[in-house]
Amino acid sequence: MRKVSFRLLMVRVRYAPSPTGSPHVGNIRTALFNYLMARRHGGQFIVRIEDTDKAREVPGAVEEILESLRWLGLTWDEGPDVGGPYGPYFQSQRLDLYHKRVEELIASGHAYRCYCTPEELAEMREFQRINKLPTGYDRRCRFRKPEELERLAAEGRPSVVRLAMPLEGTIVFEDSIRGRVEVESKLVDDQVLLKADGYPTYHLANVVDDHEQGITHVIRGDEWISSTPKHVVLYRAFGWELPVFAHAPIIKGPDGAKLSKRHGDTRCLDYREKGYLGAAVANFIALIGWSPGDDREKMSLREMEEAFSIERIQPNPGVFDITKLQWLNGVYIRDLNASELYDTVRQYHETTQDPEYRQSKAAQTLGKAFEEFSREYVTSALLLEQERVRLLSDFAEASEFFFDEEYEYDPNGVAKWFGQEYVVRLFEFVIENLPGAALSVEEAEGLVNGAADALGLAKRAEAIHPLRVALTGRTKGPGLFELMSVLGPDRIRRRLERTLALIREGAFAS
RNA sequence: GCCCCGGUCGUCUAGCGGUUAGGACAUCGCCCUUUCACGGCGAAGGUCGCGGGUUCGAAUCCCGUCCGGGGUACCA
Repeated sequence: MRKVSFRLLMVRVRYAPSPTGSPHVGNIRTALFNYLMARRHGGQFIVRIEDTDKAREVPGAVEEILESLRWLGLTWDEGPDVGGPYGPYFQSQRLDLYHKRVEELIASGHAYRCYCTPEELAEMREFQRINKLPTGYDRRCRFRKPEELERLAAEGRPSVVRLAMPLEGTIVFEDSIRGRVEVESKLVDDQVLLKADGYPTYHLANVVDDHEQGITHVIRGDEWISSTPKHVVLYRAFGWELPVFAHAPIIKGPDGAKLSKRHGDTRCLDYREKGYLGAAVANFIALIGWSPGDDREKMSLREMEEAFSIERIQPNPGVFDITKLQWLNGVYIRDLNASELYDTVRQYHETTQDPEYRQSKAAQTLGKAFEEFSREYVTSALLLEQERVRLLSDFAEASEFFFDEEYEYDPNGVAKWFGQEYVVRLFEFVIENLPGAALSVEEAEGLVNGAADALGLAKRAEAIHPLRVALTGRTKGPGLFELMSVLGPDRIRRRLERTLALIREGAFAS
């Protein structure tokens, strides 16, 4: 089949988070989708901070948001830090604009002032609930007599501005993921557009800004789908053209409920702390709810940019399967070359805040290794563990024996091999036949084969296993010859002598 | 309660009227091998939520139903 390629004339999309905390993976995935959309069509990706709720604002959240994007490898063309021609990119700095637009709406009869107090509204809802009526604002201020409104205003009562929803008819809009969505207009609330504190609500601000900033495609979370009719009414009231709407599904936890703190780590940056690579996480979350249409699973950001289309986003929610992320992360780790591997692991080690990692003895050993051992030696050690690790945080434990001469011996390995009558002679043979300066993998193999022959062992495995336990304390890990080559003659000698001494002391007797 | 959106192996997905329902993770087995992993091969796992239609033929279209999720704020 021929690859069909098309580009839209102009695409401007935005990620519009509210600074109420550090973004979690479901939220950040919408950012990813928007980014991919922009890059696919050579358009612009805009970051806009929706800080219209002063009460919920969390200090530092904006930086967390930008840092999450950076970590995943996303870049943006306009935003709070880089500016741009459609700024400011904080809604709290655009208040005049919303006020102006609201006046237009009131003048044209598409909005009205409402003087109901929060207490009145609560009472109204309570009444509706008790009488099993549909909940929602009963529009009482919409139909008050002018003189009554004047009186309320004269009293100095605080007011909000509400959207005057059409009382009849159906609102229809096209969602590029779900198709046609229809809602009866009278079932939609007269939503507050401007709060009593002078801040707009999301509904007003997002419509005004999306229009003012030339947004062509609104890709956002599923939770917005039921308020989209309000937005459609607003666009019409202003006489503006609708953007393309696309509502992406949520991400669920293993129990089927929306992913949340109960499911453990959901904060995007937590995955960095745990030892995941940004590229792997970006790849993985994109694949929950989107697929390129072929069998590809591992995809770089660049590849996803080329393959992306809104239509291929699934309408149904997906479960965040950490096991599959771990596998993918392992794939990415194996892709690192020697120098990237060293830099990545070191960078992780020096910056992660994960308490479990930082407090582990293995991590402390690795920290010392970075200071005390050569880059070459550490790199060689990491290289030997690269294919059996899934997280960056696994390297410390996996490579610990390379850097610690006081390693402990696995009791199972000891029980199985150190009781063999030939092990002492085996270790002695290896010590005696060690070359002086360096030991290549081939030489290590020759040495071990020679030992097996000299001792008349039936299988060289009988030499390999005890040597691994003696040299690393472990029964599993990298190939013995590779590991011997990295360790080098001096360390091998020292470790075998230490083991021999312990055997002679009877330290392993049970 | 009312409104909206969903429903393909345990999980992520392909599929758009005719396929033995394909791939991936996880699971199990075999191979490779000095172990573990990596890699390779293979197996098991799906009555396409359920019930009705439409059609020669339905995972694919229509209706109903059940289940799940979201909304129903002067939060986003």
